[in-house]
Amino acid sequence: MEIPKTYEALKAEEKWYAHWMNRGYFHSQPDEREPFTIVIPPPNVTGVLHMGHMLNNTIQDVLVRRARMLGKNACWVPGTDHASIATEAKVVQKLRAEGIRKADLTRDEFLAHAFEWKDKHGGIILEQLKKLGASCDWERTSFTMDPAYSESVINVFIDLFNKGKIYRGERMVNWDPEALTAVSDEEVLHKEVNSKLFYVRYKIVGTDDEWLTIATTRPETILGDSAICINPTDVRFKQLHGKFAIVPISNRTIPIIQDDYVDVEFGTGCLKVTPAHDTNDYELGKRHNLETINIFNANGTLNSLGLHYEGQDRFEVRKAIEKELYDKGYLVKTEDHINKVGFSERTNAVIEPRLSLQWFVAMKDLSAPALDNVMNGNIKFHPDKFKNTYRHWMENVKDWCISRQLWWGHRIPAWYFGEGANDFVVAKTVEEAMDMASKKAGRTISSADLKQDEDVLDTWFSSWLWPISVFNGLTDPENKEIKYYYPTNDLVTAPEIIFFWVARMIIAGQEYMNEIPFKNVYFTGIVRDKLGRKMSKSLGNSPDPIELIEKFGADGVRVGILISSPAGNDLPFDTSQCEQGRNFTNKIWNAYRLVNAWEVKELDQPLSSKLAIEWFDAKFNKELAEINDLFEKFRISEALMAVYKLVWDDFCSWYLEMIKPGYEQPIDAKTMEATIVFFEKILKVIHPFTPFISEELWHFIRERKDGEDVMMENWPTIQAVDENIFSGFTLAEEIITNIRNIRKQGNIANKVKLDLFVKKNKEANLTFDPVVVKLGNLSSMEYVSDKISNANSFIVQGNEYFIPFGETVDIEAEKSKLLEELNYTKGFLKSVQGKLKNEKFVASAPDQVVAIERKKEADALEKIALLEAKMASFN
RNA sequence: GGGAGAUUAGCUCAGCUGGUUUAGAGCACCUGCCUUACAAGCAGGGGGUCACAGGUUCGAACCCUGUAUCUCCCACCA
Repeated sequence: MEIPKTYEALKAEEKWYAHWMNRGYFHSQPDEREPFTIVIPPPNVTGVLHMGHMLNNTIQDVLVRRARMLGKNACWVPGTDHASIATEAKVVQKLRAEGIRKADLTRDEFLAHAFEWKDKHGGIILEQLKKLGASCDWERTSFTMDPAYSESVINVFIDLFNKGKIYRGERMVNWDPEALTAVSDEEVLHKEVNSKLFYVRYKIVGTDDEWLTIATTRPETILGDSAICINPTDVRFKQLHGKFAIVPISNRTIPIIQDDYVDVEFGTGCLKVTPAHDTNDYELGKRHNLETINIFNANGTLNSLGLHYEGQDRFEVRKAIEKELYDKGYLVKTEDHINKVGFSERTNAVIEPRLSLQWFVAMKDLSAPALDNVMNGNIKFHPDKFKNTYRHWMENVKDWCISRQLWWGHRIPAWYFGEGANDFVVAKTVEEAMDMASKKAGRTISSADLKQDEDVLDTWFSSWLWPISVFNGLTDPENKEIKYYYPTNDLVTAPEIIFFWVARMIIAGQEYMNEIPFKNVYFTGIVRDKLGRKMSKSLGNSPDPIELIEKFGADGVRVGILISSPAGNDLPFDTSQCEQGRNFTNKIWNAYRLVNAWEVKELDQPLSSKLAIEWFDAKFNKELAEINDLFEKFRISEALMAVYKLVWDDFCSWYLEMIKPGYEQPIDAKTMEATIVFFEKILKVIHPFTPFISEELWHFIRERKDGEDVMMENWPTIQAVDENIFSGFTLAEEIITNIRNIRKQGNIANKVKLDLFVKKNKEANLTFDPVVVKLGNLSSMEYVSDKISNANSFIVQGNEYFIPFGETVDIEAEKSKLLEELNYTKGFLKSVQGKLKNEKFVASAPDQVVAIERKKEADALEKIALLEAKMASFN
């Protein structure tokens, strides 16, 4: 068959993806086979594919495709996450560009816009995954705000509330003044910032001119001060015990309290306490019954308690108040100071600790079994160093703030019927809420009297149910899908979300399924650029994956991104890796072109071909065992490298060269058939990594019936191997390399046939001599009893090899080469003998080890003798 | 501040229970080849004081101690 000179990746990709889809290969339903399940880490519904997704999803696809070939019922569930903050931010931005302000819209109007946006942009990323070759069961595509999914989320909220594990409380939360919502601890990024430490003096009440000086990084919060705190053991301030101070500018009188929280060493040893605006101060305030003075509005501007600064932004006020303090003589000095400031992961706004009423999940009891299941190995982490990180977090887990002041998401099913702290019920519907509220209040509460909580739930409060809810495990717990597919097998995700998501899925699994959600967690690294920077949109250093696919082919990109990315390690990515991947597909393509061009005839099989077949058969099985082992250990990139070398080095460079007929010569049928069979096995083992080209060639290499696709073939099984073959082959390989070297040094063209003479001094596995003759391009290979003079020579395994080529032998070059080898061998001998002379070594080392050393010694001595004899022959 | 991990060739990484020649791979590099499968290629080659300093051991890249550097995680130090 005529085939194109180069592999046309894009055409093949389109063709085969459509074919696989049409045949329904990606779809799974429960049957008698063993299930293999992966749930995709759902990307943001409005997200666009980036390199991190490429890495993550390529790995999942490799695992799924291999599992499918191993005969398992493979099911990869795709889907998207509503990603409340990120998506809402995008919608707000988009509306703003159209001149619409969120504040001018009703909740329903806004949600209509949001859903419109979602319908338009949602799922782009899933379409992009198809280009990568992802074999997801698209019929199962889920979304965390699908009706049934939402129902699960609400049910879980109600259930946990009824179990007393969800409570409402006033807490200091991380407030994002830009998004106007609370964010979780995990969504706050702490960065070191150069700031100033302001030393401000407060007058002590009842004195004319006595002052105390505090140090603060946030002078604007002075307006919210409720106390000054000193360490009770601090002798410097004994005289202040029980006294009061006057807050600059606002001129309020505040107490001087004592608490050993205060670090005597830091600043001045006097701490100003602002319970409304600092987590620690809040705790201090509670301990000492201090007034909480909130001077900020939700958007980070000052309120009326900010006096003449009302309406101004907190950072502007910081500058202004510095000046005012200075002008009025309160500012003693300022110092440069580096401190950590929290930034919102989503909006990059500086997080403001803010006191507010929020909903929380009590985590302590919930997390205990989830910790156990990782520590005892029921769930395995790859690499397992992440167990430490996990344990540390789980042992120090804090309550989870799950309310978000947003509209896009699952609305909290709490209904208020009065102003009191307890005047609310948690219910699935208004009707239920009316009943419950009426009972609770002891009077009839109508729907008009009820006000549903305005907030939505944290995105992770829905995604922690992902492995359960994609199979409707909560809304329909007895259904056969959840029973069949759950627990899932492998989860592939980034270490950044080990707490956000992985830990919480394990918790939810324990609580609702009483079982772990997955057995293995593979942590990928972060994709970085050549300079080691994280790839990001804002830096513009991330290549567009789709463009890469168009340039190098999906298979090329898959190989490129996997080729050097061990689990848990960051991946410094460069497009040259995709080039390497593309070259790999090209190599396989050309191997096929070679085989395809051969004309088959009924001929005798050359002995060299027979040997080649025996060798490759053994080699394939040996490497397959290795590849399987690497897969079991989740060493995916090493498995790929093993496949890569098997194809390139063993199959192409050695095997095909060994059996290749002469130019325009036919090949014998026996060898051809064996080669096709090998090629098929090769296509199977590369398929998880390079699905498209393997399918394309699978159909080229043999006539196929309907449904005979490599994707659905069985993974090769390992056959027993005769280890003896390898020693024969290794000898041949060494001889051939030496011959090639001599050709190179003597500038002898490959097509010039050479004569090889062998002086056999030792027994050796000579089986592969016919291969030596062929690949060495020898006219003869003859065993002789005497040395051949005036010849190029080399020594392999104690035997001497000669290639007469009188005129071009460069005696001096030959001598220096010999000398070099002699010196090396002598050095080697010395180190071996050093060991053997050591009586303690001989006495303590295992016999086997000593025997090996003795053998090394003997071999080295023998080689030295040969080399010296050769040297002598030159003189 | 606490914790975890890392440091092996120019780059990315293997190196398992300490012993299999004097440490391996891929890429990059150098040299020679456009040899009718493939220059997206072939053949050959160079390159490492295993971060440093001690220690344990007959024997250390591997175990122990310390030092340095890096990465990540956690933590409210004003």
